[in-house]
Amino acid sequence: MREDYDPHEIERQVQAHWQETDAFAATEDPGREKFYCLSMFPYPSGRLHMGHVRNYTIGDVISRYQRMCGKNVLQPMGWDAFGLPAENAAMKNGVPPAQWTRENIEYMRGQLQRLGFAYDWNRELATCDPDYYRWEQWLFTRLFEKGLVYRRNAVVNWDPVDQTVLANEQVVEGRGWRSGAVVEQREIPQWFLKITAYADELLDDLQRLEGWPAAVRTMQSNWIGRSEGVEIEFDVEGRDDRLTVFTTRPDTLMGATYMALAADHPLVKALEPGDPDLAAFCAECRSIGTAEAGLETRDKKGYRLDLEAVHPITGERLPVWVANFVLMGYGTGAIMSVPAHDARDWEFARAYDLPIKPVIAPATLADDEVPPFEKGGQGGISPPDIADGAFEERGVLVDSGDYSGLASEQAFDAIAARLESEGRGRRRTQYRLRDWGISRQRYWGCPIPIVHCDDCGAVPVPEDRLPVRLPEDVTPEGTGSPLARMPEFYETDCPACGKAARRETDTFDTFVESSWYYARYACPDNDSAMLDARADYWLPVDQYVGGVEHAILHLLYARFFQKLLRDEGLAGADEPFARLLTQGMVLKDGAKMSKSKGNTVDPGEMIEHYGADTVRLFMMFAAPPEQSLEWSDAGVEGAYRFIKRLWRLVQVHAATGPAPIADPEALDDGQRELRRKLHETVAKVGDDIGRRYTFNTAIAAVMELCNTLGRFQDDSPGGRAVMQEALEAVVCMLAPIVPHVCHALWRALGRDDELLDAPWPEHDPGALAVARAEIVVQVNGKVRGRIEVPAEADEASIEAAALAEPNVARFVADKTIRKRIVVPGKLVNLVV
RNA sequence: GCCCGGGUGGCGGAACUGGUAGACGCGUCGGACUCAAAAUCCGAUGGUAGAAAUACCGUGUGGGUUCGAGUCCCACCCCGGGCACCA
Repeated sequence: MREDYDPHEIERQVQAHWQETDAFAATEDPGREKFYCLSMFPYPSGRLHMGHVRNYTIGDVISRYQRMCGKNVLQPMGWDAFGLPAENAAMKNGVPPAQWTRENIEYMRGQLQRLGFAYDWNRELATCDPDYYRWEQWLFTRLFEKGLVYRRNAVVNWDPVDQTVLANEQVVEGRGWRSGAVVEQREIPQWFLKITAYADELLDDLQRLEGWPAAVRTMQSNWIGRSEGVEIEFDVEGRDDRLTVFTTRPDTLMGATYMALAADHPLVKALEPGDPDLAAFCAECRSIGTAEAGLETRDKKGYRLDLEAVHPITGERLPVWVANFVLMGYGTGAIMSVPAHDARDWEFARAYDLPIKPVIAPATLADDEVPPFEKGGQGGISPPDIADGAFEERGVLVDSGDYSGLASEQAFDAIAARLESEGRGRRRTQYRLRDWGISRQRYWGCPIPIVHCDDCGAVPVPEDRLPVRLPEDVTPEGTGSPLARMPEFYETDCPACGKAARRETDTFDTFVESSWYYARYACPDNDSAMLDARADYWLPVDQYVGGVEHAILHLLYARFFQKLLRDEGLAGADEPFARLLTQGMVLKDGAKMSKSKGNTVDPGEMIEHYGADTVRLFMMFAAPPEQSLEWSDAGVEGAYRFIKRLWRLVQVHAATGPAPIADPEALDDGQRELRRKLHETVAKVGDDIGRRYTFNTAIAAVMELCNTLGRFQDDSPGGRAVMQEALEAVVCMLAPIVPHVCHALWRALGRDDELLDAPWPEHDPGALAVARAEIVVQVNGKVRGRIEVPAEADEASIEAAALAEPNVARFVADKTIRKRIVVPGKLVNLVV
């Protein structure tokens, strides 16, 4: 009668049952409330790692829980199949990326299935399939017609030895990872999407994303970085061209003591040929690659130009420098430096012994407050201390001519107005966000559907000639793009005039594929349209789950694409993901699991040993989903033990035969107490899983309940009825987390209905009533005793009982009670 | 450098709205069962002092607010994520 827990046999049988019944196929049904749960699809790198297992277990628990709550659930899975690792593997093993990728997909699909995730595999997609990427190409041509696509020069990391463009990741300490050559910045023409056209909407809509973590919303908001400022034009002594700068602090204009230009500023480039030292300095500036972190952390260096700018208000002559921390990609590639009030300018000024002139004093004025001194006077306010660093806050202007005495905000307006009236400046809103460069000089990606014609220019490939297929029997060798060496690929004719023309050989950034896949799951089989009415049923995604490392780029690009799809009339929603869960990393020995550190644990081996349920349980129990999770072999062992205990608990109970239905009115005290514990647990677990997403505390609560159930010895009909009620609830509550063993236990409890669709347990408020409550008694904020009082006791009787407690009485003694704080049902604090 | 997180027993973590710090699990120690071991079950387990009752200390560091702070405020230290061509 009593079998031992055999996870492999159970999981095999239950998965076969799900497969036979096509249990996770999702069908559009306007009559039912839908729930679209999506986990970030994996890059098919070879095998699943623990980060995947964690991500997908979280998504699966949420999906299964929502299904038990009665929702029509869609949970799809697919493959982010284009990318650099396939090319690296190709170089290493001599296997074409397409083959390597598809073999990995086969293997990893098997691993996902072995974990029992409730995916609708009918909707599986891979971004490297032409059926998928043709719609991406199609959308691109639409955006091209709309003017949301443009081409311009932009810098890339150039490896002069391998003669190839490197990703930032492939630049190690300024050198190419394979060749070791010093990397150069090189300008090449590239395609851009005008994400800045949507900057305001992307920023403003963040406020409506209440289901997103505040940290992610803040990061995106800072990334977009909208700032109000003034564009100021400085004349250059002896030249016709003006220097244009953007500043958010025009109130500090009177403190500007020098100008700083990027090495790639047009003015610098114009001077370079005539100045070998300058050319050398600029070359050094360019020999660091394009990653911002590298640019921002290197030592601040400058080169003094033989130029002077004219201060637009004082007419003062300001020296002009080239500085390696000024970047052409931001703003205008030129800044006015105010070392007294900007940390970087301060540092630079110190290094090169440039004057520092404080013009803002630390003082606060309310908007409607009149400055406490005459306009133009100093009012006795002393300048800020800038001996150890810049004073970057707003304040009151000093030493600023006509503007002295004004608050920063007033000075902003006054100076902006003056510059505007003189034609030397204008107010402007600026964004930190830059347009999205989507060109990659790589083979394993989606071809950009453009043909370059000598006569017609860049011509998008017409719809009836899409997709532009990527040739798949290619093995890259690490120098340049293979497509650029394949005449059979790039030789074509112009779609506009029919003359011989050259096909674009760059491919899309792989972020493009992952920016709209969530929508395509609604209709992956549609071969006549990108999206159809099914997308309107399923979108937006109700719950998106994935790593924090995607908090900015992927999520911002996907939000941008949703707005593009909407404006193209393809989807209705403004935002793609209503709710977002950013899961933490899986660590071992305090470090992220990675091959290079040699601290990986293979999910396959773990499943082999313990079964999928144990791995899933450990993953969900070891930490709350948003925090990093420390892998522990002993912890997995503990999860396995718990399942075995649960198995035995149910088997022992079931062996006594069918139990009667519980009658809450006819229970004795012990049965009532157990039932109270049960319903407290049901209430907590429902809240933890449904609202808080703290699966670890939900599991802890069920464990606690099981400990209580294990101690409960009552073979009477009432006792067995309550036990049956409790065990059914336990199996339901654990079903989303350990679905296989729960399916088997559901049967063992005599249930022949489908556990997947069993209603999520609801607590009976009547079962929660308690007669007595324990109250903590503090004296001067320190716990000195505990008392038990009737649940409905009033404050006076609680206080009397508190004073009667011996230890409390000892601490109160003959002192006077100055104050008493009573927190109903919890605590009394006596201040003596 | 800039933006965003995090820091609690021997370990993973709990404490949700300012109200009992350490739930639950792991580990360790003790016991039961066993010829023995494994498995399983029972008990103890923040530190110091104490036979105990209990007291004092204790949530990265230093200050502050409060009857009361892991939780709020200020300053700092350390660790992690992102920084636009890794995904």
